[in-house]
Amino acid sequence: MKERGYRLTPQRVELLHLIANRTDHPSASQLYNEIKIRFPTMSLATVYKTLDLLKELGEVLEIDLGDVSHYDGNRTDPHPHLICIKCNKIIDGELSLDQKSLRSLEQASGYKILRPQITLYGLCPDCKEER
Amino acid sequence: MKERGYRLTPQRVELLHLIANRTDHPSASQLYNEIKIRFPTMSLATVYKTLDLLKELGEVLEIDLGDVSHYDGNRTDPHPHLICIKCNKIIDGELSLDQKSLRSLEQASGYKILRPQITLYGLCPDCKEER
DNA sequence: CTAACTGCAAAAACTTTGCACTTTT
DNA sequence: AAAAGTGCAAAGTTTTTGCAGTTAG
Repeated sequence: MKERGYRLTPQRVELLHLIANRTDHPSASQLYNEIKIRFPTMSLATVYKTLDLLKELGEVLEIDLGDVSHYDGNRTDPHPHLICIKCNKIIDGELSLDQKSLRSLEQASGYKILRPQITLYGLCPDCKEER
Repeated sequence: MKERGYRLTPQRVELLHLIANRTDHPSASQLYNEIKIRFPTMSLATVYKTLDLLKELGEVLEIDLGDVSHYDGNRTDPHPHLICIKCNKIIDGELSLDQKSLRSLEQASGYKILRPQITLYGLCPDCKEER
């Protein structure tokens, strides 16, 4: 699986375990904090370097937020994210762009669209209540 | 127009002029550099403070990219952006989400969707050629 | 054995903040 | 005159980088 010229270090295995089977969308430092518990020597720099690698390999999806990047290792196909503007909770959503419209947008703009990202900012159920 | 309790300083007028009638999507420091030419005392901190204000007033749209925020003062309604992953050029696109699907996503997730953001990463016409 | 990887610390890049001074109203 | 805004410099965050030491293959 990871034998595409890259080494299989304990740190990488640990990060893969951590990120592969979860449905939330942790940031680099969240992952670092969790790894540190069972792997105290792991450094934040290595987390970043490994995430970069996984991004290239297509094993992980980077979600651009204003300040911090979050990562999605569960579903690497493009899919929308619902983000709460109060508590920053992120969940996956089901919604797809109309392929016909995408194609005509490519024609009109001249761009080659590679990675569509849909981010839906709003209020999560909890924060919706509080208002 | 700006009289909603806020003062109309020369710096704000200048930034508004600069941002209102352009179709590109400058970053804070791009705006700062342009303003400096005709307004040498303007500081980057004031650019950020003013952009925050305009965001709240809904006069400007913030586009979250990985590293830098860019701003759109031309069209403040939600609309997609095409972003080149090589040269970072950003242009506006025409594409709308299916309202029916959005509503059912709200139902399914419990989220109240306030601001949908569609970002289409890809290659601009120029960078597409080079490959 | 050696090329690749880790971890540290320093640097980089962007944005925010505190505060004294200035300016709008 | 008073409240609001500016500009500077310092601080804060997140992410990247250089490099010596370590390790997987």
